[in-house]
Amino acid sequence: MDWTGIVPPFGMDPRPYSPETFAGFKCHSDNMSSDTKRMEPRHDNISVDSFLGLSMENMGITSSKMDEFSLGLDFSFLPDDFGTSSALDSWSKQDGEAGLKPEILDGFLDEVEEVEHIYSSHLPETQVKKEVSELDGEPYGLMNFSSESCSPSGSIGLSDWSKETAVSHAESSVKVKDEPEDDRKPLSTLLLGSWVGRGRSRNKNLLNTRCTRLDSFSETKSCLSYDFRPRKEPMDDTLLSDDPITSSESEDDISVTTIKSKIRTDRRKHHRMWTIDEVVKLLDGISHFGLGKWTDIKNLFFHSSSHRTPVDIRDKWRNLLKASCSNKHNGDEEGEEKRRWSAGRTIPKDILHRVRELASLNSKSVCDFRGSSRSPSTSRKKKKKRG
DNA sequence: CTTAGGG
DNA sequence: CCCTAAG
Repeated sequence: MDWTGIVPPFGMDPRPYSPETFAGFKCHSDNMSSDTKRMEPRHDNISVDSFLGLSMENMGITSSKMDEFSLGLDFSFLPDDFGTSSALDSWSKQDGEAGLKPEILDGFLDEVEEVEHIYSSHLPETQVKKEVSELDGEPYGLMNFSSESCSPSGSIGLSDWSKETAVSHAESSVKVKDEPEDDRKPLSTLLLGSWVGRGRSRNKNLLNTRCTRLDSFSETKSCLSYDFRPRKEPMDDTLLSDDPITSSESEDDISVTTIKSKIRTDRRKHHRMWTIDEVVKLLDGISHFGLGKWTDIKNLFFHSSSHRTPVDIRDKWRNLLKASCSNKHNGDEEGEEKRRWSAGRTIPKDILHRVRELASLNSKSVCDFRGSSRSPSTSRKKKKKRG
């Protein structure tokens, strides 16, 4: 059968959701042996809105938008032997001049990793079946994709599908790896291979260039956006020569990072712990250029470390400031500060002293981040001294 | 593009 | 770290 035909399952279909056409599959319940269960893709009149129980028109989405919308599709649910490559091909062609192929591929590979994880969770079929039926609050019936019938036991709306309890159950029982809460989806849906899109609300920036009107939608439902954030850094960022001083942190970590960054290059940057050397360089930079000259500091003091953008440096300074402040308030015994600062990574006192020194030197109001008072007048901060 | 600020 | 609003 042609599995590629099921994607993208978008189209405008005002018809109400019906159990027989769940997610574009038509379930044949008549005279089928249990091993030849069929899910015929019906890509003629699939409606996402009806599937989601939402009305696209209510969100101001016209049918002309639906083409662009196809970017939000996710093929990851298809196992390898289900023709994903061809699906990807056609998809890339669709994309045309958008120049998104590398990102798409990255995201795709990323997804494959997750799918493999799911498929490798050797749950007995019976157990899966049980979990599926339980979490969907439906006795087999509609969701039974591996045996006798698809008897419609009543229509099921989206609200039934996305119940917190059910989904959290799914997460705990099947370990959908690394899924933020936005990605909650019924296990049954996942296994059935019908879920479209896996979005993180924070990574909507690429999508919203094309379908900005979906923004609020993807923000709340996140079923249709996708994690196609273009890569901002070269893929071999971690392969580039690291700062000889900075990289004193861990050489064994580099190799792991290298491998991981090849697989999942999008997503967040690999979290790199700030070393004392880096902090010292940061402080040197601030004392050299002054506060706010993050780009200069980066160019002069962090030139060799390809990571550590000016924003990173600024963020680190912000954290240092906070640390120095809370540390001062604590200022009793040194045994006390250890429990607060996570696991042996306590910032040396002299560094904190330098932080405070620099902060006061640049007439930055030290320690004024939202403390006890939340009143806006009190928390007015940052009177810059230099430009 | 840089900074600042919030998440 | 990420994202976005302002210059």
